[in-house]
Amino acid sequence: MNNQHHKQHRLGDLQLRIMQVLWARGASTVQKVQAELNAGDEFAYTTIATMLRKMEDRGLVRHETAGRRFVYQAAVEESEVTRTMATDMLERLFEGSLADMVHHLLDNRDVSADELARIEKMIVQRKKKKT
Amino acid sequence: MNNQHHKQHRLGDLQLRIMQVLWARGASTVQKVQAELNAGDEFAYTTIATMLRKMEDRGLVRHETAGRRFVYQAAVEESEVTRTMATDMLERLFEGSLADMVHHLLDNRDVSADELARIEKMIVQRKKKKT
DNA sequence: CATCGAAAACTACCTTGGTAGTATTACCGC
DNA sequence: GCGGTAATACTACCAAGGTAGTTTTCGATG
Repeated sequence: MNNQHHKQHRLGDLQLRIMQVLWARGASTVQKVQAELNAGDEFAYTTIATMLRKMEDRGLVRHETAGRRFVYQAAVEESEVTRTMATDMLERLFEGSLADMVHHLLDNRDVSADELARIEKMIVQRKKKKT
Repeated sequence: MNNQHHKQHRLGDLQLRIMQVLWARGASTVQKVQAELNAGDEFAYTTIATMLRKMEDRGLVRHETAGRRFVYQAAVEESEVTRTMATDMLERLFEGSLADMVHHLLDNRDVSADELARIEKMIVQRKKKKT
């Protein structure tokens, strides 16, 4: 099974939130993950446990045992998932053009002056590096 | 029922592609939609018809009859769907920060010099309008 | 008017994400 | 060693997206 199922990561809400907990906190028990998710009373313990099992089937997480408990950790990198999800959306909605997306979002959302400045700086630096 | 089901538009692949056909070509029969989708032999006629019916239930499209045929048209605007989908992803992945998203994508994708320039221009103009 | 072809209606099935209850099991403390 | 508790395992459902076959219907055309 070396096949790296690059199926494409298109995670649902709960799956993504669980991944974000694992990325932020590192290896965690089901307990920990549940507690971390917004106040911790949002989902039944077994819901988290079930999702983690399903996610392990998909290769998103893996676990080891520590005594009785399963300690889960992310099996895919955050940047990787973020990239594929963002790229996916970019392709689906804007034919892959970052400029088109930025254009659309500038027109349709509030973007603070601070954010504008940050983006501009990034672009400038990027252009320099490019040449 | 004036309630405009702002349920959030999170469309699947096929649904989005169908919408894109309707946005681009305007009102269309099932035939037309099917023909338009990549060469037209990708999906069975009934697949398109079924999806359109389901999408009508969700309020994404509506139809009128022309003789025997149903003529479908988009019931939601492209910019609206695009905005909600893009915003949704922005929230889910980048806590709503456009700057973070741009940063991530600049680091992880190829962006042409041309695109960089376009984005920069947009930002500059935006800043002016803002003041 | 009979028929045939195309269109819609109906039905069915699969997958995935999400949600959680119930049943087992195994460790920990006494 | 035994019991209780907490963890996993098992099972079950629902909804939505997707995919398409089968059946019915209706209108055009000879």
